[in-house]
Amino acid sequence: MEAAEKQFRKRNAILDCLRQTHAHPSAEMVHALLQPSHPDISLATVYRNLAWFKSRGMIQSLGTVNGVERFDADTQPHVHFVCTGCHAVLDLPQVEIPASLGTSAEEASGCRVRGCQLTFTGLCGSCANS
Amino acid sequence: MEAAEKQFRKRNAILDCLRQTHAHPSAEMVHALLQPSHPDISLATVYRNLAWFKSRGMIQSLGTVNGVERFDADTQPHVHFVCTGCHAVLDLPQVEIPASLGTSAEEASGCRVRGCQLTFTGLCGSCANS
DNA sequence: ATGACTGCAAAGACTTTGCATCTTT
DNA sequence: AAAGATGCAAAGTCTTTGCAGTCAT
Repeated sequence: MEAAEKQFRKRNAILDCLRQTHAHPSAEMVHALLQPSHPDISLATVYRNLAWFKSRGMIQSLGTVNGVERFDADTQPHVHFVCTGCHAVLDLPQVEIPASLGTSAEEASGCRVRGCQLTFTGLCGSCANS
Repeated sequence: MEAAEKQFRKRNAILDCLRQTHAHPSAEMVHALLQPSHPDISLATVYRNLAWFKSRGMIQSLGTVNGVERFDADTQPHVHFVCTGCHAVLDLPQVEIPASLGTSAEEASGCRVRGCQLTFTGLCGSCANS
């Protein structure tokens, strides 16, 4: 194995994991997802690397769902749905955020707008049927 | 003092406090705001009553800012701006959420949409200048 | 008496951090 | 030798909860 690759093996595994899932996982969920392939990654390393990626803008945080921070490898602005029953987080790529909202927000607030989050809450299909 | 009033004096003070501020305070901020008028309210009571109001839909949570949950007495859907510098939360009443977004979200997801949060992030006026 | 609200302190949950170790340069 | 990544365990922060005391019905 190449040296540079080995050095960042765990870090890369964490980013790959986040990129390959659509679950918008928490640190603990990432840790669990990595368990089969990388059983020797500690939870502290997951937390540290998620913070590392986030500080570099490589991933983003959706904020906390049920008290737990959730992450997303997709840093483009897009819309989320959070199920209040099972706390699943879904992307809603079909819903578009009007660009006018951002500019109107900037004018209205006099603030420098950098980001935007549109989140719908409710019950997902399976939670609604139970 | 009337009996019924006395029984709910602290609970009412907490709701009044939330209604009278625009700061979208956390539990601790509510506690601090009440200090002058009600120095004998404990932080546990603030937490308990905020949860009580929230469970009855009398107030809403904006989610966590910098790891701390923030509350709002205005339960109508409206737009927020969160300053990433000082963690202030502002209302942006001038920005309207297109009603079409909600219906389009419901169609897109197949989920029962109950709520919606639109939050802009960035730097507020004073943080941008320092 | 019974039920409701509260303060206090303890417990709980999630996240961060200090330190020793190992690896790479 | 210096810098960086990691595991482990301890510490930290925010929030919830058990219990005893008080008040109203």
